[in-house]
Amino acid sequence: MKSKMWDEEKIQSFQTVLLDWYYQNKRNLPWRADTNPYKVWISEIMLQQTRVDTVIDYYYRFMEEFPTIKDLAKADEEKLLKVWQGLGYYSRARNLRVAARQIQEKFNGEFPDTVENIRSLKGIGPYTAGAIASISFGLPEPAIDGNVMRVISRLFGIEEDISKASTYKIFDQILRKIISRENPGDMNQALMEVGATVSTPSAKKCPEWLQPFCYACAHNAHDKFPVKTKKAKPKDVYYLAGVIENKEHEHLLIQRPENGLLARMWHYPLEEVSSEKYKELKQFWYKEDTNQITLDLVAEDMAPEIFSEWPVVWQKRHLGEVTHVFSHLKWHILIFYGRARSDFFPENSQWIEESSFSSVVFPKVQQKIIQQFHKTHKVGQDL
DNA sequence: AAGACGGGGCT
DNA sequence: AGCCCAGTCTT
Repeated sequence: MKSKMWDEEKIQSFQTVLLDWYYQNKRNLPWRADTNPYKVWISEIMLQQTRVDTVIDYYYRFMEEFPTIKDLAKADEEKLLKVWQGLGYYSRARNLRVAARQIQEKFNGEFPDTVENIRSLKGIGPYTAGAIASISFGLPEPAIDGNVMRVISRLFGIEEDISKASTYKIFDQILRKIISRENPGDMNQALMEVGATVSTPSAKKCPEWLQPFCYACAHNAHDKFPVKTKKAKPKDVYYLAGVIENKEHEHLLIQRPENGLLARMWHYPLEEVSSEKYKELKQFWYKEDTNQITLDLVAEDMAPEIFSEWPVVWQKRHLGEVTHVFSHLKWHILIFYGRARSDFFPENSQWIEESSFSSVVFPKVQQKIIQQFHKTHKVGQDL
């Protein structure tokens, strides 16, 4: 038994109550200072799959470095990624620059003002196009994100699986009926604000002002919405990492491939191994009574069998373990230390001293390895 | 339609 | 440990 579509009177009443609440309670966020499409665009891209608290600092830094579309269009990729470092989903940053160039070339440097043209920009999908169109240009377009789907599914008792692409149109149809023609941007932001602060995933019920509009509250079923299939758990992948140093105290870094995970970012050399091999190696340094890796144990017969073709002298001791979870993968990494000549240059490699690491774009997992290495590596140790 | 694509915070 | 977050692109 699902709730029917609201009549005109209820829609009017909802708009009034929602917008009143929003104007009273909205958070003061830097990108809400004005409705400049460039600012709205950058903030919306940063906010994809990312929390407001995380985004704020990145947003300020980004606007400082790239204040206009033109600055972004001519940005150096390395500098752009450095500003984005740690935010994740790095194709978002690369697509921003591509889109900035599209705006320069196809739209004469002016941010496009129709949904179709906004949608044509690289990295802008239905959600972001709707957000920019409504907030910056006052167009009555829905902006359907995870928050909005949760809120609307509770208000209307939507039982279709929101993880299915085909369900999108249900939300689109409802929102096109209830969106304010006078203030579509505020209406969209108000719905997201409700999702972020009031009708949160764990919220048992809506506040009183919203309850008259909420199917889930009326049926004491907040936790039943939204309906969503579970995601598969990340697949385990096992690596050995080599921290390799030369006589000049530089470290060997490899640039990751052009495409795919962490594309073009720098990393210590990694070698994938089977889970069996990984566990065997790890077991060798394990102390059974404590169930911990014994970092001080030197294993004379168990030099790391990594990068076997490489002219590296490996220390017969490893430096601990790092794990890192991506949305679809879980990396397990055992760290080893070795030395090589500085004229050794594998594919896509560079030697760089640690004091210059701040200028290199590292993904989080590489930063974790550096940290673990510092915790366990003792300077001047024999190999 | 399904999987790739990061990282952090909350329970 | 599992879930969620102001999603989009590729296959």
